Amino acid sequence: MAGFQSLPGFRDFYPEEFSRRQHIFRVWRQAASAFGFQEYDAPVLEPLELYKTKSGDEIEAQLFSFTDKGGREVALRPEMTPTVCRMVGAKAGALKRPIKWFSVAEFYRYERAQKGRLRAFNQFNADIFGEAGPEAEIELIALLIQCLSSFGLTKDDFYIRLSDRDLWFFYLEALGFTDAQSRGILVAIDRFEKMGEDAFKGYVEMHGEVAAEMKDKVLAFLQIKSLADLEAVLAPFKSDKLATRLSDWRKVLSGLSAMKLSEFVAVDFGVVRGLAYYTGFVFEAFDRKGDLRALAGGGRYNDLVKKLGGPDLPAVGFAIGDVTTGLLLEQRGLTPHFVTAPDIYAVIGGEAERNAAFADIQALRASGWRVEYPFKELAFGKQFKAAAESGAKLALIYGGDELAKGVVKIRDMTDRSEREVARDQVLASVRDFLSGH
RNA sequence: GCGGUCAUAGCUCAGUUGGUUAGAGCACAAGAUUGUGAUUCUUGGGGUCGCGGGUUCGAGUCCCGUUGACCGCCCCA
Repeated sequence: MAGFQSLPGFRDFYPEEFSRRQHIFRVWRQAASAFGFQEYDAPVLEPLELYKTKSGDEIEAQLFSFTDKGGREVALRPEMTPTVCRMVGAKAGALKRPIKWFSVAEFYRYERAQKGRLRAFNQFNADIFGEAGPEAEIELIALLIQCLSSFGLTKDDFYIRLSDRDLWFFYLEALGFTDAQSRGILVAIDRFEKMGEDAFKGYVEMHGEVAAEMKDKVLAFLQIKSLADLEAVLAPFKSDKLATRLSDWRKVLSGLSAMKLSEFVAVDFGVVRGLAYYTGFVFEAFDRKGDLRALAGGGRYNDLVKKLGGPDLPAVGFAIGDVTTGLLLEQRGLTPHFVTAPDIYAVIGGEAERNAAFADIQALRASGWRVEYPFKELAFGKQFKAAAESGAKLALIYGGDELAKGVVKIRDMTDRSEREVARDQVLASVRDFLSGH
């Protein structure tokens, strides 16, 4: 069609797509509520500086940013984390701990649209502030699993890869890497799955060759599949810090195991997550078939609230996107068709009967029943067909014959039985019938 | 930001080496049917063939540009 199109990477939500999106939002909200998280929202437009402070100046290239009429540098939010850190930071002293918050919101990123990645998308964000211990990770990972399994997805559909940036840095330092070198190694690790040995090219350019024996030790960390593997690889190193980290790992894994969620979780140090503000556990959810982008990602970011001007407040959080989730649900046939069927369809004999029908229709609607009727005069046959197609459970028949007798005919659309009720009994009869089903 | 593929009705697509007023199925609407249900039959609306230019007597078809979608790279908070 000629004329206007939506902007690249932006979607129109026709009623069918809208109902699919609502289903996703409903499931997320229900899961969060079951876990005792409280919903919040925030402005779509934020100061550009908020994102530059968190992610560096380069981030601007990926943002919908502009100068507003008051000369302010602003950006459409590309994520929720800086905003929620600002909100929590500003009132941290007054908020009861632990602070467990979630949001469902739309975000905007100026990137090339691809499958599973658009310029406008929705995310569920859940964060816990004020809890430094691994209990927060247990809570969030369990919530993440609930947010996905509530759709009907199982351990055969998705899983969560659990990793730890803190342990990576500990291990690399113990191997003799400097801090800068360690960061370079982590970039290589992030790419290793996709690129193999080539992933180290960038590191070699910056820091020089990695000794073969050293590289083997780095790659050994990637082979870790369990807590036992982890303890074995780290056995040569002893420190209080390491003992604490391993104790946290035991708590997280045994906690999730007690929740019977172990089958959803894989120890996998291949996950390091892009930007470097994560300070401990990091995790990502993927579909098992592995042909989609990450479904969700998160981790601990203990320094961020302070960096954005708030108090020193530990934090963990994750986000799930609606685009990849929607694709996965579609693949698995888990997108229910929502028919917004009326409760009642009013069949109206003609213009003479219309006003009598209107009186009841309005009263029924005011009581909360969903009632439909034809706008134009239609043959009875057509109206019954329309009633059947609408999915209504009941038809109310306002014909000349009925109204002359002071009654309305009620037809049960499922078994096609009919009976007559007095005009002033319509509301009561409908209530009896529909509340019994 | 860089490469590749594609674009015909609301949807899925057909359209011959360039040749008359561009087609089908589905969907939608009306009628057959002025008091009772998904079938059937008939009919109808809907296209500047993504957009703009060029070649040609003639372009949905060939060429260039552009916009968008999809795939890959960069990035992925």
